[in-house]
Amino acid sequence: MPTSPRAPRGMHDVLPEDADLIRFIRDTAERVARLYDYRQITTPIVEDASVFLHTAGDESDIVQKEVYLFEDRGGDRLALRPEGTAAACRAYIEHGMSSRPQPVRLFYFGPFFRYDRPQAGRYRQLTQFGVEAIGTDSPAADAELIDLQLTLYRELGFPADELILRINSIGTAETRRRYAEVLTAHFQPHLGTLSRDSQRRFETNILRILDSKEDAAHPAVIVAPNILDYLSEDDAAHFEAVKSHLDALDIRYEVDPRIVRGLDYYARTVWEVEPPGAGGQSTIGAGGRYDGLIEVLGGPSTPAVGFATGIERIALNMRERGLGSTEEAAPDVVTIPLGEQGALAAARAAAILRAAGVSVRNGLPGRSMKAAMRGAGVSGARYALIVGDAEAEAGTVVLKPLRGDEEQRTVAIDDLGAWGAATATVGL
RNA sequence: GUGGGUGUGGCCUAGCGGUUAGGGCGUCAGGUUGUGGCCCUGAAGAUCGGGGGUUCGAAUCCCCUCACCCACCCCA
Repeated sequence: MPTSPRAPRGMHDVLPEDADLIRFIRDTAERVARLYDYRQITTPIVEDASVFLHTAGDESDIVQKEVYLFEDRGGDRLALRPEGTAAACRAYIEHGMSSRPQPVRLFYFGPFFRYDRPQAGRYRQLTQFGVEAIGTDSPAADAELIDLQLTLYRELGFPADELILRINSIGTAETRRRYAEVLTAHFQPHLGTLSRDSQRRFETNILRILDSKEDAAHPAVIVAPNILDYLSEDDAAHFEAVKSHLDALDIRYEVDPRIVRGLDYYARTVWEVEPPGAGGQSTIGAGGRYDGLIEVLGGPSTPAVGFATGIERIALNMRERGLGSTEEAAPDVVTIPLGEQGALAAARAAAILRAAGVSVRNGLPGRSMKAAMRGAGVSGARYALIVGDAEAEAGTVVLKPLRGDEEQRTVAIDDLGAWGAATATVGL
């Protein structure tokens, strides 16, 4: 027996009962973005592979293992987009947005793809909401984006003081080069006592030793030099300004010098937002400055800052906390057609009601009345609309309330529109 | 990429060497002639993820494989 196909590994169907929550998050995100005057950009799900390969550094794990790469029939090398920022920047350059008022404020919402091993909160197809301010180096923009991001979480129902915002400044690529040298000198004598992972990181990405889970309590990690001590004067001033803005907005944060980013185009501010006490894949959103990215993509040197947040992780957290609406979608009216003429009249009645803004499930003919009524009861509808041959003949329908103790009554089919309009505005 | 756990009808699950593989939810149909949500009755639906072994006999033991989950790694 051949097994029937399943959704690809790490990819999921969003069933109707889950769709409401996702839509709520999406609507809220878009509403909040517009509150801050950001406008939507939608880019293709597929990009020329170079958009992501050049920006991620050709040698890194990211490219080697985690990007869905393929060649199309014309021989072009394409990639399923793994993130939104590079694509937004590509569009910024391609459409000459540097000649629009700066910064260009953009947001996006959509699917992304990473060939990772799935686990809690990590999927191969994921949904992200991201916001970017391209064309400004103002620390006020960094703070605005942090504020926007936290506002989104608050609007979704997360208690304001529950989420932890951690921020850091990583200076420029030059800063990190100098800092990495200092770290190398610092960890060299302790190499033997560090975990295998950290030993590997010592070679590949030494900054990552700082957020190793295994060596978090290692004395050498605890007393490691702080990147903030290696910032240039300008970068330090920028970071101070970001913090001042956050203070002015009453945003609580924790400076965490262990937050780092590997790639060269990152600069200055980086931040992460995490729910308390969560496990493995806990960060629900992260952001930072990428002053060097546009240039890497062949555009003019343009400072920019942005963040992205994972919708599935937000949904996961919301469900754990019982946030979001739990109301099941139900039609307002379910029709109960009986007999051939009744079925025709029921369909007409349904059309009239829908035109008036009432949602109607038109019952299909052929079931016993008992079964049809049972279905109407289970559906959660407010009214059953019974139409048999007799009613069809008389040009009427029977309107039976399914909740409360209102009596059922007979209504002329010609009056249904008015009834529908009236009840629809009252919200039934 | 590494390690651990799990895998029985649509969903939850009992069974852990010999059962016609049991139950709950759900679905569908009935409970007299055109009126629901509760209740009652009945039906459909699984060969126990897949493959290979051990055994007189396997859902139950072993091996392989796949998938899912969890953690590590990675996290643009």
